[in-house]
Amino acid sequence: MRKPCCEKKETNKGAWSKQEDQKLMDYIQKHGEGCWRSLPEAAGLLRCGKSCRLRWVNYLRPDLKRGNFGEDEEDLIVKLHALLGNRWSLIAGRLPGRTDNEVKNYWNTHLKRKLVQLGMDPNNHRLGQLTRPSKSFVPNNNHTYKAVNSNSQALNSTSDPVESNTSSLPDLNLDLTIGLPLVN
DNA sequence: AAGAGAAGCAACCGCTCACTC
DNA sequence: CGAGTGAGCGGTTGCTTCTCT
Repeated sequence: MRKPCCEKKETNKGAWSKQEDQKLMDYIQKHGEGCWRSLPEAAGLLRCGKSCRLRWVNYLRPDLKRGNFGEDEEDLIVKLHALLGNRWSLIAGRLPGRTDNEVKNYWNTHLKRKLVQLGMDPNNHRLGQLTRPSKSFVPNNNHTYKAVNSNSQALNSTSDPVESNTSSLPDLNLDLTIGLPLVN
């Protein structure tokens, strides 16, 4: 059986208070990110590590760009979604200052509707073709991908969605290779 | 002005993956 | 090699704010 992510200690849930935010920021500024499980106790927070990580990544990080998405960002999200499917973290990785949660929310609330209004299927980015929700790719080992219940296109011919899909989007020339972390 | 419904967004949940022992 | 554990991701929920009647 799987353990719950946090022991059944009394932990706060719901919206974060200013004080909690401050504690989390102070702690991370002093000690850096990492070891989210032990962070709450060390920082004096009654939250689970998962919740702390989410709050930091999606809201408190100093390099976050808040506010409306620009047209260029919208365009990029649409194109990247056509390539990658719902791989929000990968998409967000191409948008400096944006988080996967933010991109996902923006997609679901704005862009999806926009595409529908244009007569496109937001799942496969094709005109007038409605399909079931896509789960085009699942991560395999080491940032490679395998196609699953593909709606379609011969994705299993290659394990790289970018390789396989850029040909259908010739105007898009993005370097989507994912570098391995530097090893000291 | 107030109530209802819609939209937006922050946060939670559960699953998977990667790493360690 | 398999079990255990921590971290990350994507889907979903639910609260808040906005808009319409």
